[in-house]
Amino acid sequence: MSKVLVIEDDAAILRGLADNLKFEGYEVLTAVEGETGYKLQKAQKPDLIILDLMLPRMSGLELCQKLRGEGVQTPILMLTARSEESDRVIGLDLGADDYVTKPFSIRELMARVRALLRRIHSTAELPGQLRFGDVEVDFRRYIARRCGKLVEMTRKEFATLRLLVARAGEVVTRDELLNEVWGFESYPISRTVDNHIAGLRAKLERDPARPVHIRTVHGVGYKFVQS
Amino acid sequence: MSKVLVIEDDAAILRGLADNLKFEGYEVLTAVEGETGYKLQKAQKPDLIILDLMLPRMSGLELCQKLRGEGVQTPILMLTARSEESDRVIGLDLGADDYVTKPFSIRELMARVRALLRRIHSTAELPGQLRFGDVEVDFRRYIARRCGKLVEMTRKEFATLRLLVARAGEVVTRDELLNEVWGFESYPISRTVDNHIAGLRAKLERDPARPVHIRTVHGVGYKFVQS
DNA sequence: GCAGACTGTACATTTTTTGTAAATTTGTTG
DNA sequence: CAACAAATTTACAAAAAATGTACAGTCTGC
Repeated sequence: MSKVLVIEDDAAILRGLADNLKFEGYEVLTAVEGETGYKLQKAQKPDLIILDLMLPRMSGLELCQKLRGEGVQTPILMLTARSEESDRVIGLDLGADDYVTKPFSIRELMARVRALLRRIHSTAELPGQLRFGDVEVDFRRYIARRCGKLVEMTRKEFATLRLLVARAGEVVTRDELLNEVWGFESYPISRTVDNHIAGLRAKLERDPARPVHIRTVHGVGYKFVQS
Repeated sequence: MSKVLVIEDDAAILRGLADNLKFEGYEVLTAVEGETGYKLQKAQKPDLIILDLMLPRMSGLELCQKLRGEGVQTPILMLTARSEESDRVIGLDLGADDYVTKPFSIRELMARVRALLRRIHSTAELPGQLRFGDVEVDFRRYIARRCGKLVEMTRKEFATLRLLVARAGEVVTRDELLNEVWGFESYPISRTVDNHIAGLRAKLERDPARPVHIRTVHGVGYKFVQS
């Protein structure tokens, strides 16, 4: 699940943001002033930064510029007060990717957060398509074919396969699968992962009992091999 | 290298855009008002037009309509101010290919410019018209027919269908639909998207309960398939 | 105030996900 | 190489989640 860093000096707002973000399932890091925020960014590499324009000491403006100057590409969502400066200067010069003016509606903010995160996830995409054996998978269309024939796959199955494929050749542990596919919040206790693996094999392997591509590594986890 | 025409009355923004575009290697033409822009388009046939929605005398909207009315296919990227956000749908309806709200981040804008140029270079334009099953839709005229008979469709329904069609084959999530069709400001919490999908199916699908073109991808979103 | 469009809600229905237990496979050790 | 323990697979039922849909309330433009 994505990691979000919030840098905001107003405790009430910070708290509200953090709560809401956690509720939506994000991992949240917080800082009340620029310096700490800067260090957190360095240390934790969040996927998104929410940054107040007005901060004590180092302003959000400076921080943003500093980060961009260092080549940090992490999307930044700026919080600005309406009176705070001509909007367009902010947007154009700073390198923020989006901004919201206070007071903001939390729903709007969350929508923008999702949109920004979606943008990075979709651009830094692994190949949307994949072939192995007599199988073709298209992750963007959510379609899989086996010997040209359509195979229905579920959301979790796609997500599982995607992770395995992203790390093709490497072993992925059940724990890693649980973290990535299921997220931290819900944590199925049982052999759920195994079940989904079984599902995948049943749908994609020529002989599910003797899998070629989705391999078991006994005592460790699973591994995808393309050929 | 591609030629880009920028039509924007604010000198600071125009300058910033031009600099950035040149830096990225585009040939840049500029105009501060619609009439000049119109002439430049005629004379120079740029590959892309970046157009401010609010212009003195002839608005960007008018210019856009005028160009499209004359059959000009050049992709248009519309710049809109935040407060005009409700116009976004209008802008797209009138034939703009994409839009960015001010203040925008230069990086985002550049990304969209590249995307638009890539789109023309790779595939043909989105047709203003579309046929599937026994349905014909004309996005420019806001008309749909089913088995030759006129079907009334609402604004949101058109916008929804348009997004699905623009990404035919791919899955579009509810969140993306909300962002694109509804915008960030108003953000219905509920099953609004589903309802509109239901509406579309009722009007366009032969058997709405067993949709062929507007498909559900469980746990993910919706997907349009032409055949 | 009316008509049409949009949004929210409730509930039925469908699909997916999860847990369990028995069967099978794998790895290890004597 | 047999025997045993540990790990994994499989099938299936139960639970949970997502979706479809009808309808009612709300909003908007005329």
